[in-house]
Amino acid sequence: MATIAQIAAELGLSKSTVSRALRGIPSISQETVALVREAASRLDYVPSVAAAGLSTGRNHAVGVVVPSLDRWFYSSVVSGIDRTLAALGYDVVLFDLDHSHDGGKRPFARSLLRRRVDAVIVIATVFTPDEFAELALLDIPMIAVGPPAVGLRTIGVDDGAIMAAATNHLIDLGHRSLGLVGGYDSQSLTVYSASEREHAFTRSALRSGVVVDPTWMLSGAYQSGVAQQVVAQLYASSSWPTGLVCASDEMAIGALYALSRAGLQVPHDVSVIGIDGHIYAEAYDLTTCTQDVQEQGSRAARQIVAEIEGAPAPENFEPAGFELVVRGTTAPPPQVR
Amino acid sequence: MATIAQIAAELGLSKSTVSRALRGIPSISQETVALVREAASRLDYVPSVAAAGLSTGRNHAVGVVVPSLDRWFYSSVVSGIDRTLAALGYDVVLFDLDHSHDGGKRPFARSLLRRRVDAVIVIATVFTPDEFAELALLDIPMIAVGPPAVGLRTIGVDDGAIMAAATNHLIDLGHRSLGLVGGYDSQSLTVYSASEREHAFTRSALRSGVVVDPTWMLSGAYQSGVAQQVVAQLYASSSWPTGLVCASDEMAIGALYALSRAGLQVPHDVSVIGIDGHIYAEAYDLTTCTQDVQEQGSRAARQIVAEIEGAPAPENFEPAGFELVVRGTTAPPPQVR
DNA sequence: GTGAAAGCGCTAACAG
DNA sequence: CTGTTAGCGCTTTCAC
Repeated sequence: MATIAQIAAELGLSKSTVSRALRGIPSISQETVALVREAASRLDYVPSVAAAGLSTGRNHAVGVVVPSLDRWFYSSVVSGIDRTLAALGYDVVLFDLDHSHDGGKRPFARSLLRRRVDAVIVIATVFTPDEFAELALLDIPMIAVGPPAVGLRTIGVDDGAIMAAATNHLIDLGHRSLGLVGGYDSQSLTVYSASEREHAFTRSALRSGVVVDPTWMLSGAYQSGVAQQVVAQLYASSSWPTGLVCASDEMAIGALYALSRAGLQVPHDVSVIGIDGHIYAEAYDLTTCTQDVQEQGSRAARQIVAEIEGAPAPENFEPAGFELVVRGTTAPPPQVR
Repeated sequence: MATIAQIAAELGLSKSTVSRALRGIPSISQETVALVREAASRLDYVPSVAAAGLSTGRNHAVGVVVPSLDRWFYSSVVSGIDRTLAALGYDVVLFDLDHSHDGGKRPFARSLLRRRVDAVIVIATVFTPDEFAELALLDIPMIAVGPPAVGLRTIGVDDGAIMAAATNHLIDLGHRSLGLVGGYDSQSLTVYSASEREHAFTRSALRSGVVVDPTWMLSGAYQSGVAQQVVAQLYASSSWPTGLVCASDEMAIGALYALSRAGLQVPHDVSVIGIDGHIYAEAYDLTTCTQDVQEQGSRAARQIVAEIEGAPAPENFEPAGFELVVRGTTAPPPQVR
């Protein structure tokens, strides 16, 4: 595996010329470039980011912090980030907090970032003040994607607005009794988003005079399996709502299954609406409020690269868009028909 | 953000001493170490992997290549890898092939690896000969996790054995008519695994004299939503099997939903078994053959770090274990009861 | 125990 | 258009 120096020696050129030729800097003659390229591939030259980085101070890498990868939302954001970063010539260094959550130090502690990355994109992560201080020390651009992060500029949907849209859809159809499958979970890092969505649900319901029975406010911890269980329990009782608003599509899919097993017809007996626009939503014919999660990751990636390369850093970002997609799981409630 | 040189100057020591102290090399006196540590944190010292790497040739980073992140299996492997690598002081550089699949060059082309990583872990990816040659050029350890990869040593379950175990469970319960929800998909990169599982299904069935109707061999493309649709279609027809073997739990969950909507009772009318041990399997009370996917990633990580640090590279690995977990979705078929 | 010096592979002025 | 000369921040002989 050759170095630039060896190519230079081989060709009787200087290292700088070779370096320039390799990087396609205009001031080099066509022939030289061709010569260098040829020698490079013949000698199996592989550039070293470390060396380049040492001298330029640019690593061409971005750190991506996620609470875990086993949630569709997070991995979709990462996909979007990776796709865009790759196109821009940047690598992604992944920091999965999943394990480090309990006990040990989390991996974005100063010692672990070690200036490997030029910027950091944070997904649904709440920092302790210490962690925040250590990150700030690096003095590199940081952006959050998804739920708003304290102290960071965030790219994401307005959680209140998206939940209101979902809830209002059922209200507009005539539902007067609504249940919520929320994402709140004491373990969860996405607390903010979950409680924001919960509040928006209650607000919308109250505003329309829909009475919300506290026993109809469930928590599915943003997990399909958990949602399935709590919904099964609710619909095994004597009174239940005709409309079920789920704070995520994964939970909505769990709910659909529970209802089906309980012998209830969707949407004849119960309407179900989700939030997020999960890849499976269409196959389950699920009505939902879609947001383009990959695109949000992509947007964060583009923005952060711009900032790495000197663009100004805006104070905050436009909230991401969302759209009500009406499918087959919502309809007017039984009484109204 | 200070450098080692600044700490040295501040303390009137040499760079070497500071470097040694920081790395905890024994030959340094207690007091010096304490002094250096103190100065380092006071001056906000953050080490530079690039500089260290340049001089040692070690990056303390491992590249992880995945076909995509939106599949539970892949992201679980990545989680396992990340967890272990983090504990060993290595970073993971992610290469998500998802986007680069069609058209563009895939990111592990030589130019993109640029010696950033000390080793590569590959998940369910088939290389072209060119790609393989470029990777070989880097001359660093490589291991595959999951489905066997041509030319690479692989850590993973025996796909034939796990499928045989699942199929035989239904046969042992007395089922004489079996259907398969396979993962085969012309787009997919996991072709090998899918067809291996499909063959094992057929073998087990034939061996026990169970007739397999070709119209009962479905493909769910390893996706819950797709599986749900194809199963719904099958059970809307006049004849269907009493046992459904699904090549993944995600597809099994889709199947459960479809059956429920078709008005069929599981396991009274139809038994369903999955494979993999998805996080949701328990909540859905799904019988399955579990494999510890995270542990496989973890094992790959431990192994590759050992190899980076000079351990010998075994020719091949013991297949990973799996276990039949009987839950509520399987029972003897109607006729037998 | 600690220091001096050389070098890892590349880029970046500054010349010419 | 190309070469010279310094580094980038760290580790590593080899001395003392």
